[in-house]
Amino acid sequence: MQNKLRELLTKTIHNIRADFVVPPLERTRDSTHGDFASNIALILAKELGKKPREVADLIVKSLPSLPEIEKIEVAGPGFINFYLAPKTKNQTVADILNLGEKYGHSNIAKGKIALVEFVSANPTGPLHVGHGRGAAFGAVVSDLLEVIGYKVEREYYVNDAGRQMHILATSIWLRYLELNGEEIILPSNCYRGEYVREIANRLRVEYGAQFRRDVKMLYQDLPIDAKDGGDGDFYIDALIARSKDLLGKDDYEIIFQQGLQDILADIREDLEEFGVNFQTWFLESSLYKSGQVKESIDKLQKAGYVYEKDGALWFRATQFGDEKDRVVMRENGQYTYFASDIAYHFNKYQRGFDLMLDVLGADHHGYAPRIQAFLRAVGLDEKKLLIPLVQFAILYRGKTKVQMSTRSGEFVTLRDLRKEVGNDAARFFYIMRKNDQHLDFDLELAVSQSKDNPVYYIQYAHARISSVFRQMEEKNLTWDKASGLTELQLLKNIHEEDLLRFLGRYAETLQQAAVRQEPHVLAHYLFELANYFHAYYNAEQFLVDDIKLRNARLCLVTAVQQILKNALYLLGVSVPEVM
RNA sequence: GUGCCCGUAGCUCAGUUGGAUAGAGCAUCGGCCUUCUAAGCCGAGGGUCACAGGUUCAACUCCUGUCGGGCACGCCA
Repeated sequence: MQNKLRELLTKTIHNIRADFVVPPLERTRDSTHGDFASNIALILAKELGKKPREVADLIVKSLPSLPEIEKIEVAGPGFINFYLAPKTKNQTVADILNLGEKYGHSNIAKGKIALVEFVSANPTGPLHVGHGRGAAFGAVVSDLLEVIGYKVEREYYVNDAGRQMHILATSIWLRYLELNGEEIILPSNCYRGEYVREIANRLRVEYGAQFRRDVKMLYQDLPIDAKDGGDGDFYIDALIARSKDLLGKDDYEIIFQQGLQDILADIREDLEEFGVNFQTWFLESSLYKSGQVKESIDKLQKAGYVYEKDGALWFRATQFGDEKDRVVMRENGQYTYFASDIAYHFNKYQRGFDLMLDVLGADHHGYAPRIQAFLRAVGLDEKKLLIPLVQFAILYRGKTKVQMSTRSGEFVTLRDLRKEVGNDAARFFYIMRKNDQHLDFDLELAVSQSKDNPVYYIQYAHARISSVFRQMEEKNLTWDKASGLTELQLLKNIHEEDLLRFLGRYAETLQQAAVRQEPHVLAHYLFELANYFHAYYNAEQFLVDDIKLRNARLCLVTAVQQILKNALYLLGVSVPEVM
């Protein structure tokens, strides 16, 4: 409709002034201003040398009449307001009932493919509440992209090739030695969560004493650890090297893989329970095995964007907008994390996606310019890659902040959060705020069963509608959908008008949420829809004796229920029939 | 110090990419259950949109500066 009106205006305007681009019409904020408004008269007034209202009058006079439009008015400083005919609004209800769960879907990205990479937490421990937000956001955005026609691949990038994984493997081994009765000293930079001990224990059960070594050898001639005034990084690296030495390649690999696989399995299960699923688990190590990292850096080097300094290889990122050049290969001959990221993005582009999303935690924001610099250097279309940042969630219990410290391993895990507030509240709260906005996550509110809690408020609207139909059957009343749809003109009280108008905005809201990757607008829409419904519910009876009116009202209410169901489903929130 | 994000009601946040009188929820105060679920509804009060300039028919929105808050700035991942 919006586009139809825009075309109409364009045609009319071109008689006055050719090649004028009519800006899209906007939805009015206030229903007394009609349904759509155009500001063209205000823009054209100056160059035509007339008052805006005069221009508006002129345009309105030469507009042809449309059956969908009831009236057109000039208002305010010179807005042209369009009022939709009741029939047009009623059609929305029919469309919703006919299309059901497909209502609001569009094909603006039909035939295109998208890649959404999200979570991608290092497999060195269980997911925590920060990862949860990325998970919820990525999952909803993926589904939204499908709604506008994309075929979506959801991908988890597994950082299994970095130093952190070796720290984990060494941490596991130390715990393993401890379980075997050895005296060990935990380095300051190791992983010390309970899960490390559990993995160690599994190794002990399965392999017995196979990985026992002389502890004296382990600590011989090591540098000084941070807790004794030395360098923690230096110390842990030496300890890792020693572990590899003592264990030998094969045994070390067994421990390494046990750690990786156990933790990945845990993460995967956690996410599945959270309703978040991936098509691909992309291993960073595969980029090394296939030689893609080397190839990528070679390519950059051939293009002349890599130089040598202090024995290391540097990428000229500053030439492409980054604030400093970046090392891709260290002095010791090892590639940096950035090197495998370059390879990874080469790989993504080779797979031919029309749109790629890297959903990152906000602490990675410095990383975006680096990747963009690389894309520019090799001439890849940087518009295809979006990097939405997800800000941290701060947990509260009522007024008090829940302390989280990564250092001691006492962070709140996603699993704990889900256990405390349930999947529904967690999913909804996570996407309720714009992704680049800090999120205050109130645990007490999330479990409270009241209007304060938006999840319950929205679900309650759905349950109430289900209840109406249960009552209908108990009272031996009927609902004739088909004839109800022909009686929609009977719906004309204020609540019905509000609902009809608001339902008409669902499709465009959904589309906006998808195109701009802003799930929160859907959450806000739902809240408002539930609000309109509850008001209606309190003001009017649906199960009235007048059979025509009853049929019509039940059609409207069913349409509301369908939209609640569709949108909640997209957000990953359950839809209860009874509460 | 440099870069990015942010500053809207007492609190938590929206604000249709520059539109008409800046909106919700919570909290506060006052009403509504003999009627489809009160996990609900109706009403009232509450604002210098951090501040100061600029751009224009029009600025919470765009630009510049100041103040205040968060995050990031490794041959870590």
